[in-house]
Amino acid sequence: MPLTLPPIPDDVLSPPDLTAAAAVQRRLAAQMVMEGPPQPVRLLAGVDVSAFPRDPAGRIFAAVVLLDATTLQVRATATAMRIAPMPYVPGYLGFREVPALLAAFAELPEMPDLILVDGHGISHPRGLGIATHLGVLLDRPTIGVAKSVLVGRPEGDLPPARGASVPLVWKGRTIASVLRSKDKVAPLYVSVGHRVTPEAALAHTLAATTRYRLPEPTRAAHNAANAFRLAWTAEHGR
DNA sequence: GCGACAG
DNA sequence: ATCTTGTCGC
Repeated sequence: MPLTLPPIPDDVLSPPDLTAAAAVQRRLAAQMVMEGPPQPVRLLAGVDVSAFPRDPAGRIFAAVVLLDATTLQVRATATAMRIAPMPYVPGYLGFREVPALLAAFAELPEMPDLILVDGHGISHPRGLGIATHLGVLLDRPTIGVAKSVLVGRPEGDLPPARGASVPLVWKGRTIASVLRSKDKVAPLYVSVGHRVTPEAALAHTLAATTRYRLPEPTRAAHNAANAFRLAWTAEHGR
């Protein structure tokens, strides 16, 4: 019944140190494909994780929510808990969250056509933000939807109206779009994750956004991950 | 060497 | 990331 996912090598899931982790990132980044989804997008997915602030156990509670791409209605939700293989270090977020996210994906009834991830895609020091990291391992289309900048700076002034966007530039290259997803609120940073074009990433993100700053897929996943963490804690302990 | 630094 | 009351602007 559950999905069968590609096998992932141990050193990719849990590298021994940051030097090895960076090497894994460069290798996976070389596999990123920036071409649009082959078939039409009917099923969207949003993913996110929740965790306790200074949890000594390093527990990561992940959620994947499936939504109808047209109505944005939730069709299914899957969750999973895993222990993070390393502490949070800017630039290495994927190693903390991907294992739990993959476990949650394995519980889904079907694979989505496009996945929105809470975090950056290629707008990362080594081109492997969590959205690209997850997308390459699953070899599925992903988009990075971050709430703040990791690297780069907006080019020009961003108009206050929903839908407005300017490039996020780093080292002379455009690595993401700074998108005003809602009138007069802080922008989102939308980047290519895997198997999607920059234009499609921006269009799909805006199309999936209604009355809130965050697009529905990511918003629903955030709520689901948080609810899962609280429920898990209530049933088990600590 | 110093500052920056997704979630 | 999470915690949390009040407060500000539309």
